[in-house]
Amino acid sequence: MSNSGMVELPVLQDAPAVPCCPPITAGELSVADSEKMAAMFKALGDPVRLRLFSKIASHPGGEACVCDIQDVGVSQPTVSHHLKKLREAGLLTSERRGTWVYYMVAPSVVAGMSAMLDLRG
Amino acid sequence: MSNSGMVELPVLQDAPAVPCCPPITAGELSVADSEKMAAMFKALGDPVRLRLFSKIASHPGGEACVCDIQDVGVSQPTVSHHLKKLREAGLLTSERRGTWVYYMVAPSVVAGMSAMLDLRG
DNA sequence: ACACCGAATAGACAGGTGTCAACATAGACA
DNA sequence: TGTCTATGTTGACACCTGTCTATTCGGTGT
Repeated sequence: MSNSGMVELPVLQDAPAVPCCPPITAGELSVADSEKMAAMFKALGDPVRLRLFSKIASHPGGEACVCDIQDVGVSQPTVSHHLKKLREAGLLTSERRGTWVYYMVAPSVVAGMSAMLDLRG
Repeated sequence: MSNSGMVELPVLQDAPAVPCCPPITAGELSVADSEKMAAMFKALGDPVRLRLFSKIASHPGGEACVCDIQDVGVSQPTVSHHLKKLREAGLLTSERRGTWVYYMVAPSVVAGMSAMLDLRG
C-alpha cells in the first residue's frame, strides 16, 4: 500500500480489459456482455470516429500522433472528444510523448469484436 | 413499365448491398465508406439491439421469429423499432410467414464488418 | 519568467435516440 | 364479416450526443 486511506477505485476507468465473448452464433449474449460489447460497437458507430480509428489503425505500428490525424473536418476539441470516446471504449490507448500525444489501437479488444462477428462456427 | 407515371425510387431502401471495405489497417476510410460502415456499427451499438441480434444469430439457421426473441426487457413496440434499425442497417433481413415475421442475419454484411476489424494484414 | 504550441476540458445548444402507450395493420380462422 | 393474435406505426417525451467557442493544461524553448 502507498499512503493515507486512499483507495484505487475502479470506477469509470478506461479499458474494459478482458476482450470477452465468443462468436454471436455460439449463443445469446448476457445482459452484461451485451452492454460491454455494445459500448465498443457504439464507439465505432460515428463516421468521424471511424475515420479517426482507421487513420490510426492504418498508420505504421497502429499508432499515430493526434497532429497526424486531426484533419477530419471537425474542430480540434471535437477530435479530442471523439478520441476520448474511443479510449473509454477500450479501442485505443494513449500516451504523451513530449509535446505530442499518441493514440494506439488496442489489438486484443479489436480482435475480440472481429471474432464476435465471425459467423463461421 | 407497369402503370401510370410512378417510378420505383431507390430512396431510403434497406440493404446497403455491397459488403464494402478492406481491413482498417489497409488504409484510411473514405468519407462515404466511413458513413456506410459507421451506420452498421451504430446499429450494434445498443445493448438491446445487440442482444436481439445475438438471439437471431445463435438460432439454428441464423433466423428467428420475433416471437422467439422479444423477451429482452423492453416493450413489443420497442423491439419492433430496434429490429427495424438492424434491418435498415443491412444486418438483418425479414420475411413474413403467415402470422409470424422472421428475421435473418445478412451473412455477407456481418462478415464484412468482421473482416474490417481483422488486424492481421 | 514568459511566450508559444499541442491537446484536453467546460459549457452551451441543436438535433438524435430509446422508450412507452395508443393505435393501426396483416393474416388466420370461425 | 368479424374476431383474435402477431407485428408494425405514431406521437410524445426525457435523455444522450456531436458540435462549437472559449478556456485551461502540459511541455518546450527562449
